[in-house]
Amino acid sequence: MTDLDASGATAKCVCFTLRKSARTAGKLYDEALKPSGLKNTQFSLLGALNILGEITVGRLADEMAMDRTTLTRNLQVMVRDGFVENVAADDARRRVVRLTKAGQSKLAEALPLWRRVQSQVLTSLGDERWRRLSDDLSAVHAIAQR
Amino acid sequence: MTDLDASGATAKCVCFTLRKSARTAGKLYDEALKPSGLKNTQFSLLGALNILGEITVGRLADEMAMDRTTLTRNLQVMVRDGFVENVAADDARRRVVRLTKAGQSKLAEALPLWRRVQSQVLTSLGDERWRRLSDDLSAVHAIAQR
DNA sequence: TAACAGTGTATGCATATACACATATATATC
DNA sequence: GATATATATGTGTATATGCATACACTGTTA
Repeated sequence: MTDLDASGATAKCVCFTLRKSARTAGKLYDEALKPSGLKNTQFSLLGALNILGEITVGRLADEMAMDRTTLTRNLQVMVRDGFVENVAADDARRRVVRLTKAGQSKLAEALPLWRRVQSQVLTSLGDERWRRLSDDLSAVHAIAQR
Repeated sequence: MTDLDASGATAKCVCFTLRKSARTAGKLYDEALKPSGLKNTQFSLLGALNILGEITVGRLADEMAMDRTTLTRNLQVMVRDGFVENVAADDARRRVVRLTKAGQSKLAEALPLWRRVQSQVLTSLGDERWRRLSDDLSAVHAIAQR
């Protein structure tokens, strides 16, 4: 990475900078999670379901700040692999998703791997700096969603 | 977004937080760039080529911190649309990519749109805070790439 | 010069992402 | 009760992303 990158619109672009960080972080977490067979996105999805329990797709999309249709596709992969089940709800318009036993096991298997890489990053970054970064990212998120 | 999201591993995950911000920022910039027909990723790509000039795919991938093969696919779209040309270099192993006239025009057309949304974000966020955020993201990037 | 190691790029496959649109159901209004 | 409207979800299509691998060419070495 030369300093050519530091000049011009591209490097100063908030969006590009965020995507770049997301790419590199994603690669790091994917590598760490590899023994579990989960990707970082899938781990996050199972983790969210573990916390939220039975939930509709739309509400889960809101919680995770994801596009509803993206979530549908991502869930399809997890359903196919037996980690999530997608069942009808009272209101026949809605469907609720939830972790299966296999999904809970897989999450439990992946959790130590996640903890390790997360701890590595936080140690390198410093808890204080992560709090600050997290706050600033929330601000960006709030601005972008407005 | 309720505060359920604030509990548990998912919300605290550095990777998930970064991806979330990247998603929302991407949507915002995509919307702003829509009149030009470019997506934020394509705008960044053309912008980088405008700064860097003729360059090999591998080197461009390094500059943009992207996977080589991802860049190949993204470039194919831009070549198809006539904004980039991919030509043979001296060394027959290598190929160099560069903006076409149409690519320069398209970039010039998109630039004001980008400036507007970028300026909106920076105004809301504050220049100071963006500098800090940018620094922190660089730190994450450096940690993840190590 | 034939074999081989190195370099640069592209392709096969799979997942992630989101817009436009279609489908299905529930609720409100007349 | 029929029709319009609102709500919830899924599909078609397209781009973005990256690992594993194959291909193409260069340069070296036996």
